[in-house]
Amino acid sequence: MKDSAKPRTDPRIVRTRQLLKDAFIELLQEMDIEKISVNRIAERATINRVTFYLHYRDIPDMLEKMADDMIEELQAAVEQPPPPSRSSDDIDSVKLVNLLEHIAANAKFYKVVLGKKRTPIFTERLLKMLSESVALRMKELGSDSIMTKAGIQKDIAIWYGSASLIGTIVAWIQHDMPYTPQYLAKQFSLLRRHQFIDKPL
Amino acid sequence: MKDSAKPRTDPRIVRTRQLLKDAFIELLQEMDIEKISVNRIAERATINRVTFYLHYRDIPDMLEKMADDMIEELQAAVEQPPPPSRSSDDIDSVKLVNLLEHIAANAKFYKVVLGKKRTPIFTERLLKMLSESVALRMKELGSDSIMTKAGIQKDIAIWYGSASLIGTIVAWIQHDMPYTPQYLAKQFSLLRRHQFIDKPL
DNA sequence: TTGATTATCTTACACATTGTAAATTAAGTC
DNA sequence: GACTTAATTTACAATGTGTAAGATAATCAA
Repeated sequence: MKDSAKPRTDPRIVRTRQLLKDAFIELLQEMDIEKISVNRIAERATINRVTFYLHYRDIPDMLEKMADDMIEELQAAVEQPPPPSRSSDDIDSVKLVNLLEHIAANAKFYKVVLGKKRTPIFTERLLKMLSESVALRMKELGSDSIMTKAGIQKDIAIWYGSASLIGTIVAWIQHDMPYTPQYLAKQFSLLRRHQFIDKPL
Repeated sequence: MKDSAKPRTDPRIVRTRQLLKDAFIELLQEMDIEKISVNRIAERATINRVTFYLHYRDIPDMLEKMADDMIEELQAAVEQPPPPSRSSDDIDSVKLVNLLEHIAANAKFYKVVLGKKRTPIFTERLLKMLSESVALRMKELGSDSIMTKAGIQKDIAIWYGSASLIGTIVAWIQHDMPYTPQYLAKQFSLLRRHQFIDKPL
């Protein structure tokens, strides 16, 4: 969006930012975020510490920008056209499969920003994105009448639906993605149809 | 557990720790956790900064201890006997109602540690607790055979169930608890029975 | 290619934060 | 009232933060 707006950026800028981001992800694999300083990031990125401040106000600001980028990439991945081969199987969950496949393809990144739970901003943003998808889909399907008939509050249904999505995805990442994106998506639709966890508490 | 093991603690210790915890929660209401220093905590608690280090290694250590306390209190709250009055309504979700009522009764605390998403350790711990409950309940109900018949992976079902629980609870907290604990618990059981959010993506 | 532009580097500084140490004061225990 | 232990005071070295000014180097535009 903002990047596609032509003002071709100086290659030094993209290089520096990439080095900083890569360094940050590396450090996040090695230590808790509390231990990561601008000093360390710059050192690992082999750029001068002062240069960091030419790009980001501080570390939280850097995280925010990285989360923005993540959402942008996720949105793009989700809208990917389905592979015409196995489109017959479950053509409906294509977007979910796209999402999961993109995560799997960038596992190193998502394992630290979503899997390790010390950078809540990324989970926060993804949850927001999923909530909007869930709300939109509910509107499209016109679930409203059915829900009111059953006495279900719409906003609670959205909380519930998006929470189960993000929570399951995060758990999947934390366990090193032991299932294929297709299989996990299939499980989602099965879980939505049946109910096996009555009265969890 | 560890406290009930008799070694009556010096009142100065409990006083100091309480002051520190209260100060921390206060500060967390006012600013992001990145801005909270040992300095500030001690100042707000009106104790000397050095004293902080007599009780906690650092701020993350303090958070861990506070999370331990939280889980302990939640466990105790969940096991509360049901009020004999309305026990007929839905006697099964008593524990969930107990949990939600305890959260509502300590809203100020839970609003910052679960509602504001900058202290993931608390959410982490609660999720762990809920996962164990969900897994236990699944075992008790013997859902295994039904699930395998439907082709549902057990661990994924646990992820899904606990995620929907914690996510909904957190969203409820973030929106200032607009529903009573009883109502929200009822909604949970309704949502588990019906399915309105087909193909969210 | 040259000149102008702009990103990065270098060095420096003031300030806050951290974690620890040693000696002193104050509160709680028996 | 004597003993024990928690909290305070003062101090210090180390690290991190954010900013400034000038020098260097890479990119761009002609």
